[in-house]
Amino acid sequence: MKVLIVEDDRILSDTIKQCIEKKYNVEQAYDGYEGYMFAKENIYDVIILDLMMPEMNGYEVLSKLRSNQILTPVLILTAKDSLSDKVKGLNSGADDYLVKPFEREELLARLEAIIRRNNGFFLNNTLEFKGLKMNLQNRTVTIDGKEINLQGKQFDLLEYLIHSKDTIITKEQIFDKIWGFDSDTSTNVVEVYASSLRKELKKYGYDKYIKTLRRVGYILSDS
Amino acid sequence: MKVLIVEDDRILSDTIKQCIEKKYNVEQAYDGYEGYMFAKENIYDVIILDLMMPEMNGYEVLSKLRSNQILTPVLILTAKDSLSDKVKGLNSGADDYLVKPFEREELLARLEAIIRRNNGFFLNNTLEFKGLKMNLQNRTVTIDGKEINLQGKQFDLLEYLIHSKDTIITKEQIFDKIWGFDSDTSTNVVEVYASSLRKELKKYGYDKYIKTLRRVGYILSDS
DNA sequence: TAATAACTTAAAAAAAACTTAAAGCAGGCA
DNA sequence: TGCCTGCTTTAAGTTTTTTTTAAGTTATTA
Repeated sequence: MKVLIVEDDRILSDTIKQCIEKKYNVEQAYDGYEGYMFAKENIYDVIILDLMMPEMNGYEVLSKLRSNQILTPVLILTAKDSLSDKVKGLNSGADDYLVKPFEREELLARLEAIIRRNNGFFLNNTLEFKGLKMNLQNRTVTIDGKEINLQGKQFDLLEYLIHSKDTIITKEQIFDKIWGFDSDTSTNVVEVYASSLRKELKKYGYDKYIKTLRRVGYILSDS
Repeated sequence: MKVLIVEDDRILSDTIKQCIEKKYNVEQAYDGYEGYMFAKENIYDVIILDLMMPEMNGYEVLSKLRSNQILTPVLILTAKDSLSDKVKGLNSGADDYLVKPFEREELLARLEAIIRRNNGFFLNNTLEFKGLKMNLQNRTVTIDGKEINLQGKQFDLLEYLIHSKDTIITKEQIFDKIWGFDSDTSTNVVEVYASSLRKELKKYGYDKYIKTLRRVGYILSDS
C-alpha cells in the first residue's frame, strides 16, 4: 500500500509519516506542484492532501488530477473546518476530510475506511445493478450490453441511487450530493430528474426499481 | 521528439530534463517497473535509462523491452564506468552509454547521434487507424496512400487520439500532453484544433470517428 | 374530499462545445 | 533589419445540449 503525503509543512508531513509508516509505504511531496507531478503517476493507493500550500493549492491539485482521470482516493487535510471548505473539497472529488489537529487513531481509521471503500468501487470504476452497468470513467450506461443514453444529471442521480441501493436516500441528500448544498436551485429539480430518469429507464423496464417513499425520499431496490 | 527518462534520483532526473527540454518533449519515470510500463505503452524516440534502480534495474528493463520487440533506442546512464558494466549494457541491447557525472553537451550530442543513427531503422514510428497512416518520423499523414496535410498541433492531436484509440481522453489530458500542463493558453485551443482537425479529416470521411463526450472529452473509435 | 406531496411537461435560461476570422508570433529569407 | 509565411492563439459569435423554472396534473393520505 503506497501513500503520498502532499504537505508543505515538513514537520507535520514527517509526523504524519511516522504515524502511518508502520502500515504503509510513504512518499512525501512538499508543494502542490510536486504533489501533482507525483500523483499523476497514478501509483498510490491514497493521497493525503493539504489544502493550504504555495504554488498550487490542494483544490487545484485535486481538480487537475480528476480532470486527468486520475481517480486515486484523496484524504483532504486542513486547518480550516468551515463547512464551505468541506463542501468545496468534496465537490472537487475528495473522498474524505480531516481537520487539523487530529489524532493518530483517527487518521489511521480514515485511511483504512477510504481504502476499504474504494476497493472495488473506484478501482474498477463501474457500478452494476441487475444487468445495468454504469461506466463512471466514460459516463456510459448499458443494459444487457445495449447502450442507453443518460445526460449529465440523470447519470449522476442513477449513480447515487445504485451506489446506495437498498438504502433510503432523502431528496435533500440527493440535492446536496448532486447540486451541492449551497446551490440555490429549487429542490423540485430532484423530482424533475427522478421523473426523466424513470422515463428513460422505463424503455427497459427498469423504472420499477426506483421507489418513492412519500415524505421520506427514494430507494432503489430489486424487490 | 519524445524522450523518456527512467531515473530514480528525482533531482538528477529533473536536471536532465532541464538540459534537454528545449529540444525534446520529455517524460519521466522514477523506477524500473514504471519505466518499463511507460516505454511499453508509449512511443519515444529515445529512452534515457539509469542502471541502478529499485524494483527492476536498468538491465532488466532493457532486456524485457527488447524481448518484447520494443526497439526504441536506449541511452544507458550509470555511475559505474567499469568496462564489464558497459559490456553488459551493450549486450542487452543498449545503443549508447553515458557515465555520471556528465556534461550537458555530451548528453545532447549522444542523444542526437542516437536519433540520427536510428533514423530509418526505427520501425516503431508509424501509427495507423483504418487506412490512415501517420509517419511520426517525418510527420506526414496518408489516407489510402493519398497524402493529406496536417499542421503541427493538428498532427499532435491526431497522434494522441490514434495512440489512445478506443479510450476516452479528456480535454485536460490533451491540453497537458500537447501544450504542457503549465501552459497559460486557454483550453479552448483544444476545441479549436479538434474543430480544424475534423474539418480536414471530413474531406476523407474520417471526421466521424472522433466523437465528443460532453462533459468528459473525446474518443477516437471506429464504431 | 381537501390538502399535501410528488410527478410531468415544455418553455426559458444557461452552459458547453463548435466555428470562424483576425491578431500574434517566430523562423526563414532577401 | 524588415518583410513574408505559416502556424498558433485569442476572442467573439453560433449552435447544440443540458439544466432550471414554473405551472398544471396526478396520486396519496388524513
